[in-house]
Amino acid sequence: MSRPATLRDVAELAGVSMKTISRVINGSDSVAPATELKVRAAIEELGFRPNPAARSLRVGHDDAVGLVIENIADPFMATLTAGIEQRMRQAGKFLIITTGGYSPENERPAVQSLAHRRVAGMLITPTSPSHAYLERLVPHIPLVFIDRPPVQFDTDSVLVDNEGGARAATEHLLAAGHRRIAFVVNRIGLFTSSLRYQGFRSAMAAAEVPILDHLVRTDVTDVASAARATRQMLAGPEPPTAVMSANALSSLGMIRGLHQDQPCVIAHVSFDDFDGAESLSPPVTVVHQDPTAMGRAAADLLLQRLEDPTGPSRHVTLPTRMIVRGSGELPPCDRS
Amino acid sequence: MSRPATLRDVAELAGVSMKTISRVINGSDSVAPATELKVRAAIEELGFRPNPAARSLRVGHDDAVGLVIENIADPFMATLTAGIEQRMRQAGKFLIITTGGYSPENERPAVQSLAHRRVAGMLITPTSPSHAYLERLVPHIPLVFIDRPPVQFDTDSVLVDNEGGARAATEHLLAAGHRRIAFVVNRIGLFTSSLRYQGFRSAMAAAEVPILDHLVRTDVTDVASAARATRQMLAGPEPPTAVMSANALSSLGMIRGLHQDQPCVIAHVSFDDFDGAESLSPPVTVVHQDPTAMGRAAADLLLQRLEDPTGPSRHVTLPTRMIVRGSGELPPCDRS
DNA sequence: TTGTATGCGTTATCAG
DNA sequence: CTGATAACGCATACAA
Repeated sequence: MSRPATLRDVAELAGVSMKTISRVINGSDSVAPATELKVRAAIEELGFRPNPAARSLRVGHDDAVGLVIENIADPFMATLTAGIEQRMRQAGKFLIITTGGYSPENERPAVQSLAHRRVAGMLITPTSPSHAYLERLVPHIPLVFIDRPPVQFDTDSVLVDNEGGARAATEHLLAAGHRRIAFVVNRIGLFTSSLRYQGFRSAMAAAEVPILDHLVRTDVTDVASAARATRQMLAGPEPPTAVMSANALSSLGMIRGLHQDQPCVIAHVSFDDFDGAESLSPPVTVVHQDPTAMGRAAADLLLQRLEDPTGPSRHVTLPTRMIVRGSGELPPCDRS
Repeated sequence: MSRPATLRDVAELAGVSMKTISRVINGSDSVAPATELKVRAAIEELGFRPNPAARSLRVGHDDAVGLVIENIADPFMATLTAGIEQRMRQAGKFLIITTGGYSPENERPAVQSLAHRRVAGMLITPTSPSHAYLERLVPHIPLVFIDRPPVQFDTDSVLVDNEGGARAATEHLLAAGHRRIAFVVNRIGLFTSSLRYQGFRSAMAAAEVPILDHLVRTDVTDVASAARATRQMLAGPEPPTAVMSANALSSLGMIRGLHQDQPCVIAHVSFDDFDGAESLSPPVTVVHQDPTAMGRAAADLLLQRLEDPTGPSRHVTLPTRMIVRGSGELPPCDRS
């Protein structure tokens, strides 16, 4: 195995010109059946595969597609990615996965690297709702926003009903008789987080139950800090009788905090299902989204967009679903 | 924003030749300070960045590095990936993440796509210990094996002490008085799984405790089937008094199975820590590996290898650590 | 239906 | 220290 075979090698072996090989590969023009057979045999024999760099340089774009997610270690993102990958694999597309690490400073180079590599399209969960550099990309490369609204952009998008799901969860806790309900979220600046908070607020408002400032914690960044925030609220004045957390990571922290030395179990609901939720005691009632389905939907949007670059942008909103397991149905417990 | 700036544009603006620009960018040859200043200004003004495709075509390799993991939805793999990414980001390398989906049929095209893209190096967790196509790669591109031994390959590798960890866990259960210990694993064919099984067997043999065939389940593929297998063993004859699972996914299933309608809690230990393990009741005793550290170690090996392609291959083995939380210290419970 | 010639943007050779 | 020019492998006008 010396040098990888090139188009020229195949052409020589098959006794035709490079152009003919190119035709067979790309299936654009018509080729005589006999010629095609010869060419295919030569390709097979040499194990030829087109050099992506050369092709990319020539045509100005790569056939790979890029994905920019915030954090691959987040189970939600990881499952989303698996859904995308599954579809892209089926479609024969090479998927380049990159992460933006929750910050524009990291996201921007990631996106630009992909853009620079002239990927055919990108799937992205933008950190911030407004970015000039993203906007510049829009006319040049198909973008699909995942889990973020294309606020000032005209791109395809896949969202879930964050507000509705959070409202349903809050109503669920209210129906169980709770009034001091805490809300824990890992970054209120995120679109999903703020919509979930909005759902929480609208349910509380509709029930005419006041939201207590000290029971809203928007400053948690990881499992440990969510646990700390939860413990602080429980140990402080006017502790909550129920807690709702707005994403899986916060939920794990919240639960860890709740499980430590409480006189009685505090009701709780998690936005986002997670592995192990049904094995905890009590099993955790959750607002379930289907990240795999989101990934598939996003991939489909991009694949169709690559087929037809024109046409109006399309927006998919997937529903959420409450899974009642026990933790959300507990009555308020009097800690005094 | 029309066309991205090219070397030629920069050269014209700076009033020098293309080659000089190239020199400045790559810092290889020496350039007069005054010239360099002019060039840098021009690069800045035009927002020029070298076209990776053109560079790759010319020099024959891409400066990106590739990662092939089995399943991005597996938390262990996801965390490993995060560790790698962190280091690669620091080193200014573009990381292309791909998955092999636990099967050579998927892994092979993934690896070959990366190879075809002439990545500078690859980090890989090969599915099968022997693959001719991987072997062919070795002389051409630096490979780092992660979590798999480079059996017939001369490549760098990062492993954890799977056998030692499993042995320690088994000894832990034996010390608590268990003799009917079950072993649940999600694919015994995997290197890590078989080494963990080996550790289990050697501890049992050393204690002269027989391994019961019906208490070894090597056929589980996901959380649901692990739960099913666990329930079957508990419901069958000679049920286990303790269960050990060989990876996080199996553990979640095992725990789900154990938590359903048992007269008393069955002792269990999980190889691999997982989010929520300490919030379960009882909290789960685990054999902890540090996937982030593994990722960092692997990335470092590759980065150093890229600096110095020659030199003997290096092998890093990271220790495991038992985290005692409760589930592994339970005594045998008599179910009769 | 097939072939020839040119250029994509970069780096390397070699000369100045 | 700097520049002209060829070449990487492929696709595409254009020609036959």
